[in-house]
Order: sequence, then C-alpha cells, then structure tokens
Amino acid sequence: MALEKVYEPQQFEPHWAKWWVEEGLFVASTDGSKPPFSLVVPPPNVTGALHMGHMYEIAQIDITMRWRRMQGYNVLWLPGTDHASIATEMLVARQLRDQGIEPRDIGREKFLEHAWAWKEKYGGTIVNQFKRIGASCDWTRERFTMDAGLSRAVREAFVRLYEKGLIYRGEYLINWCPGCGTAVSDLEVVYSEQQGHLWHIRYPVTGSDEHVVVATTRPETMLGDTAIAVNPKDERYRHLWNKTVTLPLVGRQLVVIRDELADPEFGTGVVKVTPAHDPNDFEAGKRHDLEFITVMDEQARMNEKAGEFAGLDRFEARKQIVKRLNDQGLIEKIEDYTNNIGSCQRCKSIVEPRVSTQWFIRTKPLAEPSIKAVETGEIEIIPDQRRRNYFEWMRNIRDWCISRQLWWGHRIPAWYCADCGEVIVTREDPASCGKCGGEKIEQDQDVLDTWFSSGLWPFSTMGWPDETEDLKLFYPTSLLNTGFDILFFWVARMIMLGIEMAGDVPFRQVYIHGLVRDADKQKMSKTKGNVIDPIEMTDKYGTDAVRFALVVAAGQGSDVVLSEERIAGGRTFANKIWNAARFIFLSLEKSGADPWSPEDPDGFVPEAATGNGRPSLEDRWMFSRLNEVAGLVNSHIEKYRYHEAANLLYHFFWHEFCDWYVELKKLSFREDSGLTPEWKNMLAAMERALRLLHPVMPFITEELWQRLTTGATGRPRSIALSTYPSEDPTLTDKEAERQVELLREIIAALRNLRAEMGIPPKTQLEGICYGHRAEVAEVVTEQAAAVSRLANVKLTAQSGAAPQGKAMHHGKDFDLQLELPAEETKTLRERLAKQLKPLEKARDSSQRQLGNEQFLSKAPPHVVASIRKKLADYESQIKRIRETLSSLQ
RNA sequence: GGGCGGUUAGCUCAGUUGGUUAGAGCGCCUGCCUUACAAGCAGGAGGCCACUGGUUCGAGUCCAGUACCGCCCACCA
Repeated sequence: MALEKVYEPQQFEPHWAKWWVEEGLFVASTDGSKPPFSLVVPPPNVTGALHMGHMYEIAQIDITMRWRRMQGYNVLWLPGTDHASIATEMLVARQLRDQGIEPRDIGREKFLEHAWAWKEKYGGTIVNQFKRIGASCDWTRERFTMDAGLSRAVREAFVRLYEKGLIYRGEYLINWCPGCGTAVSDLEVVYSEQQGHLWHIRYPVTGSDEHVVVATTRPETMLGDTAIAVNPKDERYRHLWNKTVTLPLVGRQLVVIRDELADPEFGTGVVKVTPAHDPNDFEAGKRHDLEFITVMDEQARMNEKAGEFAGLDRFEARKQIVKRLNDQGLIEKIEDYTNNIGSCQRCKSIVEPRVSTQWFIRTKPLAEPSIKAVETGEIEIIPDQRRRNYFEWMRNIRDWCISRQLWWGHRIPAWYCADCGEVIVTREDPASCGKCGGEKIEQDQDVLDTWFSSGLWPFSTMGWPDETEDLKLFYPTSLLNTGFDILFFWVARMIMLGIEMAGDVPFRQVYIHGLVRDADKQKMSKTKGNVIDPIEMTDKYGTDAVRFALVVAAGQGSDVVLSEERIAGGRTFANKIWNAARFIFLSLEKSGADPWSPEDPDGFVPEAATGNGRPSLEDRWMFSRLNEVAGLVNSHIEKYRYHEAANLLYHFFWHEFCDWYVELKKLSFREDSGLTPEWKNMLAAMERALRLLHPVMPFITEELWQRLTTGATGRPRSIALSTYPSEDPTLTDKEAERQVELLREIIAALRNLRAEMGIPPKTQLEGICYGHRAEVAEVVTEQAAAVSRLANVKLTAQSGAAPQGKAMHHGKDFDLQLELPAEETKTLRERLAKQLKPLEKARDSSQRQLGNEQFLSKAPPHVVASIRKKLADYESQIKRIRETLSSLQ
C-alpha cells in the first residue's frame, strides 16, 4: 500500500500502456448509443525513428480522446499506418544491397517479399514505441493492409476517377529523381540555393561571321537544344528573326523563335531552348512545335543522343562540355551565379526534368468543392490563418502526377493490350482485352503515389466502398490533428478525395499544431544532432513528464521549444502529485481508515464536519474550486488551448490543492479517527482532482486512482472510463472562496513580515488582526489554528482600525500588529515605504481617470464603480501606512 | 516577387472578447532537512510589453508604418 518516497513511473507506466490497449478502452463500440467522436491520426513514419514531433502530436490527440471518452463520447481513432512508397523502397533496396543483392536482379515479387518482412519487423517496433509514449489507441487494430482492404478502396477510387475523366495518362515534363528512379510530384521537390555559374556561350549564326551569346546555368543540356529564343519586342535581335544558328559541338541547326520566354533584361536577352530538359522550354517547345530531344537516361547519365559525351554523368558531362567549348573559344564569359536547385525530398538527389508518360489527376474540378468546403466552414481550419495557405495552394493547384516507377506501392489498375493498344482500367483483373479480345495484356508496371491511398484514409479505413456501420456513424470524422508540413501532401488531398469519393468532407475540424524545436529554436533533425529522443526521455523522466512538458510549452498553433530542463519540470509536477497522494494515504492509514471513494463521485457534495452543521471552510472552498476549474479546463480543451488547460491544472493542483487545501486539512487529521466526514471530503476531492488531471497526466493518475478507489463498488475499471468533471454553476461557493482568499492574504502578510524582519520560523509570535469588515474577525477567529500552523502566529481578532502606530502591516481589509521580540523600526519603515510606492502610483492613475469627464461619461458604469472602489481602498491603505510611518519617526 | 507569423523578466514562453499594481516555468538572491515531497517549503529581486504614429475615456491587446528574426509558396536561361 505504501508508496515510495520518489515517484518512479517506470514501475507502472508500461503496465498501464499495455493494459489500456489490451482492454480495448479506446475502441469504438459503433453501437450509436453515444455521440460519435472520431479522429484521424497522422501516420507514424515507419521508415524513420520516433521523434518528439510524434510525441507532441500523440500527446494532444490522446488528451482529446481521453477527454471525449470521459465525456461519454463513442470515440474512434483512425491511426495511420505509414506506407510511404519511396522511402520504403529506398530502405529495402539499401538493405538488399548491403547483403550484396541488387534489387533489379531479383524482380518485383522477391523484392516485395523482403519489403513485407522488413515492414512487419520495423513497423511493429514503431507501433510499440507509440504505445510506450502513451498513445491509448490500439495501433495493432489495422484496418489497412497493402494487399487487402485498402487495395480494393484504392482501385475503386482510381477507376471512379478514371471513368469520370479525372484521371488521364499523358506525356509531360515531370520531376524525375535519378536517385529513386521515379517520377515525383511538385510537392516532393525541395528547393535550395546553391552557388553555381552562369556560362555565356557563343552560338554561331549560320551563314555569317556573327554569333549570338546565350547564358545558361546548365551547359550539359545544350546537347538537347532545338531552338534559341529572343523576345519579340527586343529590337536588338530583329535581324536574327528567320535565321538559324549552329549548335556548337553538335552542329544541329537551331531556329530562332520569337517568344516571351526570353527576358530582354536577363543576360544577353537570348535564351537557348531545351524542351526536354526545362519546364519553361517545354512549354515553349509545345507552343512552337519544336523537337524534344532527351539527352539523359534514367540515372541522369548522358545517353546516345549526347554523342561523344554519352555515358558520362550529367555533372561530369558539364565539365567536359565547358572544356570543349572553351577550347573552341566559344565561352564568352563565366559568371558566379546563385540558383535554386530542386532536390528529391527523400534521397536529396538533384531532380531532373524529364519527358515521360505518366498518370495524372485533373485537380481543378476536385479543388473547387474543396475550397468551398473551407470557405463555408464545413471544414474548420484552426488556427484560422492557415486557411490562407490552403486557399492559395488550392487555387493555384496543378495537375497531380500520381504514378511512381517503384515496386512498393499500390499498382495502377491499368492494363495495355499488346494487340490493339487498348488501355483497360477495371476493378477486376481482366483476362483479355475488351476491345479486340486479345489475351496479350499486361498491367502497368507503375505504382501510385503514396499520398493517393493516404488521401482515402478517413473512409477507406472504415470499409469504404462498402456502406458500413462505421462509415454511417463516424464519417465525416470529427477532427484531424496534424502538423503544417503535410497540409498540402495529405490534408488537402484527403479533402479533395473525401468529397469526391465519399460524398462528404473527411473531417469537420483540422487543428494544426506547431513544430517541436530545441532550446535554440532549431528544428530538431538528426543531421543537426539536436534531437531529444522521446524514448530516452521517457525512460529517464516518465511519459507523463514528457507529455506534460510538450503540452504546457506551446500556445495554439505555435512551435514548442523543448529542452531537457522542461521535461525535468514535468517530472517535478508528477512527483508533486505522487507525494500529495502518498501523504494522503499515509495519513489515512494513521487514522485507521481504508481507502474510500464516493459511490457517486460526480454527485458528491462535501459533508458537514464533525460537530458542526456545515462542511469546513477548506472543504467548501475546494469543492467550489474543483467545480470552477472543471469548467475552465473543459473550455480550454474544447478550443485546443491545451497549454492553458495544462497550466491551469498545474497551478490549481500545486498551489491550491497542495499548498493550501492539504495544509489546512492537516489540522483535522487525528490518529485512529476512522473515516470521518472530513476524510470523506478530502478523498472525494482527491478523486475528482485526479480525474481532472487524467487526460494530461494519464499514467500517474491511473495508478493513484486505482489505489484510491480500491474497494469502491461499481466503479469503472479505469479512470479513463470514469467521467470527466463538468461545471455546475450552482455549486460555486463564493463565500468560501472569499474567506479562503482573506485567510491566504493574512497568512501571506504574516509570513512576509516575519521574513523581512528576520524572525526565525520557529519563534512563535503573538499578534492582533484588526478587521475592517465583520468577516475578517470571523475568519481570524475560526481559522486561528490554521494561522498558527501556517504562519506560526497566535493571532487574535479585533474589529475596527488599529490604534495609532501599532500596526505593522496595512492590508485592504485589515491591519496587522505583531509582538516583535526587539525593536525593528528601521526595517519596518523601509518595508512600509516600499509598499507605499506602488499604492501611490495606482492611486494616482485611478484619480486621473476619475477626474476625466470623458471616462465618467463613456466608460461602462461597472468599470467606473470598480475604479471608485479601488481608489477608496488605495487611499485607505495609504492613509493607514502613512500614519504608522509617522508614528515610527 | 507574393503571402503568413514573431518581437513581453537573464532564458523559454503565456496573456481569451481593449478595463488600469502585466503572469508562469527555469535561472538568480535570502532563510528553512517544518511528522508528503530538497524533484521540497517560505520570502524576494527583476519588465518604457521592438520602434513611431493613429483610433479610444482607456492599448501588451485594435489600425498604419519602420526595423530586425523566422516560415511558406512561386520564379529566375
């Protein structure tokens, strides 16, 4: 029964983590008897390590879910399972190569076998890690597998879009990653500035001695030039119109086209046109019907079209070409130049524009209703500012390239007939060509972009395209809680596909949280080496501590700055809770009573104290506060102000429950008293406080709650299944709150006096409190024991003002007089003078305001009245302090 | 180039709808091993709320501009 002196979360956290999942505490019942609350959870990145960002996300999500569950909702998590195709493919390929196996040699089937084995092993590890950091959902309840349920949904979605003409196959210049060997979407390309050069190259004008100078940052692509362009408004080059120039090193004749592509202000105003290797040139090439010459292969090596440079890597080719040009005197000059280089998000290789045939989704028709859904508030994006980014992106959306040249992923459900060339897109694998009946058909080798299947997540996981009970009850889901980084990748696509496929928005609210940064505000990343490992921190400080530190540190939508000190701070809070409980249990044992909790914890009101008609002041106060705090916490979590909820709970528990309630309660502890009403009140208060804290500190509250409620009949199996306290305004006890406030003021003033006068804590003093209100004397008399214990002063009460020169402290409602062992007038004078300053400042400002006609006529009456009241208080205090000061002369 | 955010105590950050002595954690100073907790207790110091103007009876809070920091998107041969 007895608790250890120091809180050791390792002893119970793993137990509860396992238990919650095994008991299925957070699996929806789907019986429809309770309001549904479903939540889409971002996929853990199975290919990477668990990081603080995950932990932060899980903490917020878990708080929401526990809170909703305790409020009686029928909750459902839709935990994502990462299946990032490129990342998985890369990792598996790397693993195979480490074993000396070249993926290309073993073929698709074998490769996928390896991938599955790896996925199972590694994925399981990640899922276990998620459990350890406190995620209460069952991550093993996978509603998704690559080859089962989702596969069907993916195919259904693809076919529907195809049949509606929203998916097409076409030849375009796409972003090609030579490292991954696949096409990537615009979003998967990250740009960074790099130092490079701008080469000015002379292209001889055919049939004259003249040459034109073109500037390029990529000389190696010149082998694919099929034109040069000048701006039609650029008079300098009018004479070139209709002429041709000779492409150096190759000898091809290039027409001179007139096109806006050439900016007269940039470089020489003449630009080479390489339609197969540059997006702008590609467009120009289509406008002018130019030839598209691809000079590189899929590994970005120069191909046979590159003539003598064939086989060279693109960067080596650049060097060689520049050298050859230089030898021929065709380099006019070389400038230093900073350009933006696009790299692959995954493998960091420099992306190469490449002409190829790919599958695309026509996004404009999908974007329109998606924009509308957010505009009309059908989907709420929180915080609000993020809406702008969303609109901006959606309105300028470009078609989405969804095919990937990988093995790991959902295969595109398209077949090609070798006989007639027919393209067959169907739900079932076809046996023959529907057009010519030929049996030589072959499925497209490509797989889908991982975000295509991810975009179906909110409904595919619920059994779509079947009309399941889950879908009826839980779709649209209530909330998506995620980071800004995948707003476009994932959120936007879920919205587009949700509206199109499932006929309704995928979620009602999107809460976007900030990033987790280190103490130097740097984004945590492995390459920077500033990663705080959540598992390590969890081992060291406990899951509750890490979660609390994360949640309390960030305002709505802003970043979290995390340091180990903060996490240590979370642990001190847990330790505080632990020790408060420990003390209660120890004292209870001394009282000879067993742990007890009320049958109806929510209906419990404090019982009258022994030998008294009403509950003690501290009990009335505590239950009033518990009630108010419940109201505030509920409102904070509702509005995603997690940090405010956490902060409030921290202060309430530490500085009200422990510092004052427990301290005051100590006075009523008696050995072998048995289970007195005072004890019942305290145990019920503790029980309620634990429930309030539970979403934020799940493990420690579960452990303590289980101990506290042992033996209670009819209690739920877990605190997570109990109810969350809510506010009942009729239970607020303003009188008790006011009186405890007064008591705290008096004790604080006495402690302050003692400290500043340098009186040792053990010296007991006698004192008189002169109350200006009847209530003061009442409180002082009734709480004399409390004052004695908490300030070590035997205080008696008198009414009215203190006799001239007797008081040493002047409060708003009372004066205090202390019997000091020695004369301390100097210290006392300094003390009083110090107090005078801010009071005078406040009085002046109040006077200024009340002297202002405008203020009196325009400010609301209650504000004017409150200033008047304050001014009177200030003046009264100042007057009394002055009197005492002058008598101390 | 377009857009968004930030600037409050030594550090990291809160501060709901404008309401008057601006808060917390950590750090710092003083005193305490007080029959839960030294991961603790009591007390204390420390702020022209970036700058300039405006709106208002009243501005950390609303508006405009300036400076610095950060992020996102787009483009640049």
